[in-house]
Amino acid sequence: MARVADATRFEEQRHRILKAAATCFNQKGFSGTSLKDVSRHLGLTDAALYYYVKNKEELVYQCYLRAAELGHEAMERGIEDGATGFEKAYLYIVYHVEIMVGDRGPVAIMSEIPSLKRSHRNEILEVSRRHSTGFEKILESGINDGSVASCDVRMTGNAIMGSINWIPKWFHGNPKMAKKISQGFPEILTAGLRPNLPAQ
Amino acid sequence: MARVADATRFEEQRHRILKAAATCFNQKGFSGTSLKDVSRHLGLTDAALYYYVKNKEELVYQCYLRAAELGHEAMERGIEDGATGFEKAYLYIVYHVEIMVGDRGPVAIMSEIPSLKRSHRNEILEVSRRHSTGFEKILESGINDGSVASCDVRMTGNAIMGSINWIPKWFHGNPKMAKKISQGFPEILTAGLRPNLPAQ
DNA sequence: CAAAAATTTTAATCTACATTAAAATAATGC
DNA sequence: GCATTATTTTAATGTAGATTAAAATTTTTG
Repeated sequence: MARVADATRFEEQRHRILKAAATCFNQKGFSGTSLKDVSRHLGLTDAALYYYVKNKEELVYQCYLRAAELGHEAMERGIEDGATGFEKAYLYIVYHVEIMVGDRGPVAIMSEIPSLKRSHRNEILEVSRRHSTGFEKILESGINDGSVASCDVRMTGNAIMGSINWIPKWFHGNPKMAKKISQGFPEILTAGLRPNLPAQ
Repeated sequence: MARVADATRFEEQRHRILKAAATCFNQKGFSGTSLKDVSRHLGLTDAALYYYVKNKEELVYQCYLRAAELGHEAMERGIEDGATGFEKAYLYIVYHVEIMVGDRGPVAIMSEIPSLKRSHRNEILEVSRRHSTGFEKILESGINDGSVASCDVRMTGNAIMGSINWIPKWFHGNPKMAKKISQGFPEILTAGLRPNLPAQ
């Protein structure tokens, strides 16, 4: 086994595998993609993947973990860079959308949690719940500082997250489209958050 | 084979099967759900399903077809009932969300199109594209009649559809939640469409 | 109630993977 | 260049699950 020494080569390949897997999973779901599908993307044999992950379940798990990390990172940056609650929310969306369509490559959308084994499932659900709560807290802070219109933060959060999570279903890597999305989506998703809207 | 005469019994059972299948597909994806998963929901054997559908692919196809029909119906009603473009969009969302969380039961979200065989895939994609275009037309009409703020209708449409399509990923049948969603979502999803927002 | 038709089940078959072990190839350090 | 280690492949194995045919059961009809 490799591992120590120059972890670069190993880690790089592992990373490439995760990206290929994410693409496949987004396209055909967990059970719908065979390991051959994934390995073919890299010019490898399916068996070769076992050098990098324990099994298929571990592969999704890693993909989901990475997705969670990237989302978390985007939120952290948003919180740090934004002054008001609105800005934090806005910037988080900017960063998250950029990740979804950007170079860091296809991010697996966590749409098949039930396929994970119990312990992994619980972990991912936990992380995912924390993420949602985090976003709701941002919205609340915005409501408190007056930068966000009063709203049901739970529902609003779900609405916005849904839009973001669904992106990979219709975005397939076209760079021009990527630009349009990352430029347009944040405005669209936050337009409804602005205060002093006309009375409903 | 049955079919003629009282199509009721047959059609009813067939319908129950589609609903059970939709639930399973939303939860574990197409390939992730076995026919046993579906049949167990109904106290049947997996083999029994073959009396109602040709095969598994046909089952998803029918689910997607039904989802498309329901979505289409919601849009038709929205167009009919709304006066302005904004109202049409708003009402369409009301009706569509109601379908997603309502009695007409679980609607399969079309998230695994690649699992369909070519001809079915093309048909569903076609129908789905028409649906998107329809919504974009509504938005355009709203922009023209001044009821909707100027925006990129393609992006905005994708954003709103994403929110709606993602609902089954976090809504699992709780009736109180269903009420909250159908009452809250339309406002949330259209808040950003209103004109005379403060300059960005 | 009996015959016919409609449903459902039981029992096989068949195939597509996931997974593993052993062998082969490539890369690296000395 | 040789020995060691890392990576990938080939070749089996095993299993879950889709599909089918025939048999059993239930429902309907006259």
